[in-house]
Amino acid sequence: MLSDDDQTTHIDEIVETIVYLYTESRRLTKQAAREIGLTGPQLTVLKLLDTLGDVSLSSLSERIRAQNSTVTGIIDRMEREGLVVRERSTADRRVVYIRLTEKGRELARSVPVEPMEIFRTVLSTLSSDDTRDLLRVLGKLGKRVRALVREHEAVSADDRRKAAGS
Amino acid sequence: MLSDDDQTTHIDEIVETIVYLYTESRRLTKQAAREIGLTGPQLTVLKLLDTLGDVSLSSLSERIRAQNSTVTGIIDRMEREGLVVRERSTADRRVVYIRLTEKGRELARSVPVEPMEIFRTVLSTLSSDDTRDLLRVLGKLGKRVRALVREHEAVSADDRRKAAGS
DNA sequence: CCGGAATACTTCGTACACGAAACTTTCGCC
DNA sequence: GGCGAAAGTTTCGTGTACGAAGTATTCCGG
Repeated sequence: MLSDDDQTTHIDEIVETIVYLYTESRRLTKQAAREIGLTGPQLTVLKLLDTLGDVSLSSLSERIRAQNSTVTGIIDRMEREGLVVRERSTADRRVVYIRLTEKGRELARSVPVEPMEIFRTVLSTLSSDDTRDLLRVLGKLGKRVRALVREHEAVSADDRRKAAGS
Repeated sequence: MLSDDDQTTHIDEIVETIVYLYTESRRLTKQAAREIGLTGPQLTVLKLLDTLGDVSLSSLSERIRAQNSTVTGIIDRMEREGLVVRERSTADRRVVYIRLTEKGRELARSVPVEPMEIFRTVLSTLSSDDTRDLLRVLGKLGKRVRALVREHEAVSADDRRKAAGS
């Protein structure tokens, strides 16, 4: 049995470590991107497009967990550099597909780095047991956070409903 | 024994989940901050100052894993709002200490939210075993990433040395 | 089939976020 | 004691990052 103090210390350490892993991984992606004249997010988008093929701007946003307005800017700059083109869908003229140009594709293939590279590299050195444990516990965490968020959003929505009705 | 495919899938899931936990936690901090007219980083700084007392700008930067130039801006805006004051150290006149004003302190104490709040909340619901497993594996990851980064930085430094010498 | 809700994207304003360069002050060494 | 390197902070330029408001298009209930 762990004491409350131990538990608190452990939580701090876990948060510390996850923040470290995340920020460090992003920093190194950025550094790799720099070497070919790109920014971190731009490299991420480039790699995604090479992997997924043409995708709409919204699904791109969803994939990299950013708002549409953010991605609009990123694509603007990549289009300016001739790495991608925008192509309006004929089926639904609200939708914009992002397509790699030849230049963009070549650049994408010339870089060996994956998004969150260092992170993945190190993860692959874990034993099967460690990987399984990590996945098991993180899975629980993700599930519980999602549940809490849903709950929280529901309360907020209810607040707004009440406010509107008053 | 896990197959390579399983291993790759697991790595993807782990990365996915960590990115989710991190971004979601930041999003919710931002949302909490919004309710009292602050931004996410500003709330984080406010809480840190209330906990740590006066600290120099550099140590603040280090604590929140940001560059000094970033923190300068954050403090500028908080100072403009009358939440903190800058105080130049008398011992070392290069150093600037950041101090909470009364207004800042009151605001800090009026908010129950900790940085990465949701994350901590959910972590505290884990069993001792799960916490231990998580900490154990994350600890390994952190250690290995640090080692890789050190190695990498050493190579870069060597590159620069060679370039300078040529 | 038409008018309003919903969807996809862009625009705008503000706040990070970072690296490079500038500035001030301190330190180390001869 | 003085001077060059180093440390602490700020300034500047560029690129995210987000929410709110705006525009164009599609969907849907009557």
